[in-house]
Amino acid sequence: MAGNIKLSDQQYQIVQTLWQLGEGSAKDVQQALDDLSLAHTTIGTVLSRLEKKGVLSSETRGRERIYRAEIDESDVKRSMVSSLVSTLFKGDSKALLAHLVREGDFDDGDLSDVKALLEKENENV
Amino acid sequence: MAGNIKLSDQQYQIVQTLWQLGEGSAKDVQQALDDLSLAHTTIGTVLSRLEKKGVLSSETRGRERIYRAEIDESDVKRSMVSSLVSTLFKGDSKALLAHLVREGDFDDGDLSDVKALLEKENENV
DNA sequence: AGTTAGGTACTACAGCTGTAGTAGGACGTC
DNA sequence: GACGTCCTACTACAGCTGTAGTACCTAACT
Repeated sequence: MAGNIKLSDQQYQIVQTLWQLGEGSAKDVQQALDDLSLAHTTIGTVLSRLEKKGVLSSETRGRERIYRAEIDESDVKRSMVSSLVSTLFKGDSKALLAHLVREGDFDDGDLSDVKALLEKENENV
Repeated sequence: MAGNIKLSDQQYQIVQTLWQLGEGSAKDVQQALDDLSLAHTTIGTVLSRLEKKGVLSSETRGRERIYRAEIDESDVKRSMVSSLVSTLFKGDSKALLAHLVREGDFDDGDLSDVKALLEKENENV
């Protein structure tokens, strides 16, 4: 389970890269994130910290250290969303949804999509 | 305005208390949050840090320092939600919504409410 | 005016994050 | 086997957060 995973933006991007790549070295991650233009040693530091926390595991292969995420993307999303909902909306997801709608985050087309999505989900349940 | 306001859980709870109270001293906030059982000096420290960052303002009244939020609750919510959406869902709010639905955060009743909400919003737009 | 009670500012410290330099180890090449 | 190259581990440091103690100040009471 891993209960309450919470990653900073930076950390999330790095782990996300590993989800996308499946696995990778510090260099791989750095290249995938080259728009952030971080020193590769920085990436290395972050990776090893994340491993120490159990978020990643690693394996030495040749002279490289290959990292792999030990947590599931959807678990992390779930726990981060739910933490935000609980802080900002007293745990009421509907309030978050209402917020999104109120803030105009959806245009008309989106609204239809969303309704369709809801209807489909409704049937499944 | 104030671009990217981002508060930690702790900080949010404290600022939220001020939103609820309108204004208040460290003591007032501590009492409102007594389930957290923090030393009142801790609250004081956090309040003064938040003031230094411009999140709060204060005024000395008698021997008390009365704090007041300088930022709007909805601004903070908007910016925190949008930051989460951009980190976790590449800025696509619909993806967040889909996530909520998929995670079963809504029950049948909720879904109807939500649909009603969407329909109402749809008319307004 | 002196004493007390309540309140704040200052200081402190540990842990986390962002960021990166440096040194040392492994690998391949000549 | 020596040399250069590439990569990581270790070290470092600053800024932020959580947490709280201590010392000081101010207002009130007698």
